[in-house]
Amino acid sequence: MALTNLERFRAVIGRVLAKEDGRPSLVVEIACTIGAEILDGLQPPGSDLNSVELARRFRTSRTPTREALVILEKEGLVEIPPRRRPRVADHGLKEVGEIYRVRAAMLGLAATEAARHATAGELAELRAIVTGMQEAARTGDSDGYYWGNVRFHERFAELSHNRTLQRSLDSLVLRSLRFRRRTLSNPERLQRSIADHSRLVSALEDHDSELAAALVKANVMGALRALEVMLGGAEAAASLQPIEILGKTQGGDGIRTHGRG
Amino acid sequence: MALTNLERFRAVIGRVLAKEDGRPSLVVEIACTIGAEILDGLQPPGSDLNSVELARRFRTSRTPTREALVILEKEGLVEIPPRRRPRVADHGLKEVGEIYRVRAAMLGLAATEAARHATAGELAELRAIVTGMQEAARTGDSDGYYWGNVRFHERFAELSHNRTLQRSLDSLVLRSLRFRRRTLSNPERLQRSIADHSRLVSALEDHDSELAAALVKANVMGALRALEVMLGGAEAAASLQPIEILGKTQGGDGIRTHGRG
DNA sequence: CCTCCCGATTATGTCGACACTCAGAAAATT
DNA sequence: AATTTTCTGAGTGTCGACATAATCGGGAGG
Repeated sequence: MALTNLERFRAVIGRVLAKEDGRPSLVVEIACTIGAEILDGLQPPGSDLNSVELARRFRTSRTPTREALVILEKEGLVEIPPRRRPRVADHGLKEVGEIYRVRAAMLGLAATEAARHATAGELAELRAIVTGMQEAARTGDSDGYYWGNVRFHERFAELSHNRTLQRSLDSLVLRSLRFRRRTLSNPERLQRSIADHSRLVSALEDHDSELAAALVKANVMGALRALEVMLGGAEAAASLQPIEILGKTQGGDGIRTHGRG
Repeated sequence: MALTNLERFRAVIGRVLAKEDGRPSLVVEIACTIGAEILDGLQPPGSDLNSVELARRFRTSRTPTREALVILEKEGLVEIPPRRRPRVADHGLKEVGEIYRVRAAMLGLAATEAARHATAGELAELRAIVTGMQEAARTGDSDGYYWGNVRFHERFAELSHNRTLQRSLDSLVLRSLRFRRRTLSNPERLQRSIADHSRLVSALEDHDSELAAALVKANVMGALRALEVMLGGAEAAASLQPIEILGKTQGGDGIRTHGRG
């Protein structure tokens, strides 16, 4: 695994943005870099993304930087209040639930369409990914499992052969990617997740669209429940509340350290 | 009805864009105007949207114009090939089907959540809209029915109390708004659509989430079938196929006529 | 007569600059 | 000293300008 997590996030965002449009590479480049840092946690929620500093960093004018931020805002990773500095979006606990529920519904549709249209070759590839995920889980390779999961969902969405659905799903994936890593920490849930994935491929092979849809929905909703337990317990007390309560205390020093002296 | 269709489209787009972010008014202003013209058919699919002409027209620099086009591209109304002029997006028959299927799935989720969370007051408002739609249909007020339908779906999405779902739905609505008007031309389908809407409100009042979801899905898929018949018959022979078959032949003259001598 | 190539024209992507606005520090008042 | 007011620095939104790339039209060649 020569690739760092940041580079992998970067690749994922690149695929999402490139799928939509072959926009000039500079803007996409900037958007990918910033987006990857957000997903990787290098830019924590709420941190400033003022365009002049970013422009200095990327050695460009502010125009492409602004456009990149606008794109990332449409993807839900950045907030741009009018006449105020852009900042990393901070999805509250409620919004996380919304994202997962919508994602469950769309993955259900994807499963239905995949069960109809998927070819044998595509399914074999999916099966291979699941095998890799099992292997990673067995050896305790948490990152390996995580990225296998990401890749599985990427390929799975493609199986629907529905570009519109893929785009909508991609947008939600980017929003949820920040949280998904935490849902793996529970080993019991991880085992069930693997079983779900394996059975999902089987269901697709049998063209059983209802079972496939039910499985993906169950998997996503299970992840959401796990997340709610973690966030409800940990973040509501440790991370979300302090931002609200202490206010400026954390805005000053704690965050601005994203490493370019 | 003092409002023209263009103004109504403009208002719809304005609500969609303003919901996402309170972006500077100038960009949103331009995006609303161009978007409304696209939805209204004043800018036919494929017509040029070069930023210099638009900038002249709105008496601004090209910067806000470009940003507006980027936003409209994210909403699926505009295509911006790299280094090439932006143009009005042209959804083929296949993509229309995709949009409607995704929309059906998401409206299903919206119905499920609305059946749980909707208040009596909200449902009364929905009922009133349906009554207005019935009235419009009875008097043959095609436009009145169309805008009642739009408003119904706007309010209905809000009933889910799920902002993420609303945003995803909004994006799909903008894409489908161009076609929906055509699905009304069939009077038989119109009657069934009204019945579906009425029963949907009843189902929501009974908190019957399954029936509500089934009804909205049936309604959307019915609209899709009607569209496919129309487009499959008319457009596949007259408009879509020539683009594929003749190639560059139509790129020169046939489309470029969007009226500014 | 049609096709291909080449120059003039136009549009794009990017840049640096400007007025206006916002946030925080300094100063003045109670 | 605490609170309000002023003031200064920095950032945003917008503009006009430039280099580069794409498009349109005419001329050479088949």
